[in-house]
Amino acid sequence: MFGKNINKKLKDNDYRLTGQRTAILEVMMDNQGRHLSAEEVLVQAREKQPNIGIATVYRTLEKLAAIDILYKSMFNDDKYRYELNDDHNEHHHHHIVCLACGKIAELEDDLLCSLEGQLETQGFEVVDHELKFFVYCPECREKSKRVSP
Amino acid sequence: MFGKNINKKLKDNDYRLTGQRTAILEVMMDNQGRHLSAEEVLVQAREKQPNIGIATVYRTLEKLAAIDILYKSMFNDDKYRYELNDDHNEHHHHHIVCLACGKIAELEDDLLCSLEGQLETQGFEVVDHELKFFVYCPECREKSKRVSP
DNA sequence: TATATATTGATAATCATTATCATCCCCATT
DNA sequence: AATGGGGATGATAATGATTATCAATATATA
Ligand SMILES: [Zn+2]
Ligand SMILES: [Zn+2]
Ligand SMILES: [Zn+2]
Ligand SMILES: [Zn+2]
Repeated sequence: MFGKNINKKLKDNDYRLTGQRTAILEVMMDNQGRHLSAEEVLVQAREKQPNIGIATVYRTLEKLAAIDILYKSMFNDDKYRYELNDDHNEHHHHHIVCLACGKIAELEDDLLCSLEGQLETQGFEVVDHELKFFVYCPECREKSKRVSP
Repeated sequence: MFGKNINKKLKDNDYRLTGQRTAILEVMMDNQGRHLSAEEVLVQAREKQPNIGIATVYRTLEKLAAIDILYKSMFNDDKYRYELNDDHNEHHHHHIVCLACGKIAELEDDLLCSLEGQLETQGFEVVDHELKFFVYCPECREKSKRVSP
């Protein structure tokens, strides 16, 4: 119902698909490319399941992240944000965060394999990595040029 | 009093060195290589300035991070942690976080310059980046071998 | 010294997240 | 179909880190 990979993860983890959980998963699919907070998910999920509560949203997002259906991260506002995991890049999830407008872009790349290799040589088992670039995005640079020439 | 670079940053930013701020800076210097939470800084700072309050600790850590004397990050326990900025690696601060014991190691490297170059070609201005590897450290792997053979 | 300004500490407020618990829902068994 | 049990849910209280407030102090400047 949600694509082969997601269904497999749900089944492998005995995760029952209730109406509320379905609503939350639908919200996440409706928002590919965005990074939603629990509160934002709640608002949209309520359109499908009017009585859903915030506790259920938190519980469900946590669980879906634990079984790798969602990816959880935090940027500059002290709240966790969630997005669907890209099946191909599950463990290479990199973000470009604009310090001016807060916009978040994704960076699909894997320059880090060689670094992981080094760490494994040193005896570490690398499970995942996370990379963030803090930038001023082209639009914000343009704007600030106009303001202070 | 704290090393050329720190003093320069303090002076450049008109940052008055009160007894409390001195105590906090001393604590940070006493703990090179560790990543301290505000609460942990408070405990140690009280040994030098018994009446110092938690608000002052938060204010000072924030300010010192804002002027790049400290580096601020968060790992897996939802509280910010601070450490002295290494003058040589100010903007290449990478962490290796063990998912089992929580130990944090530093990774001194800069494989990321080429990626930054790519982003700048795309019109971004790269201000900083942050990289975390999530690993099982050699000690934890050893331990888990012994438990479940 | 007098006065303006910055800093501090105690404490209240905020806000995201988690815990609690009574109720509800779903499914299997009588 | 009725029953019973365990997970799931929602309302709400509790938690815990951080921030805001404000009166009291310390410091700098004139
Ligand atoms: Zn921007
Ligand atoms: Zn993302
Ligand atoms: Zn470890
Ligand atoms: Zn560090």
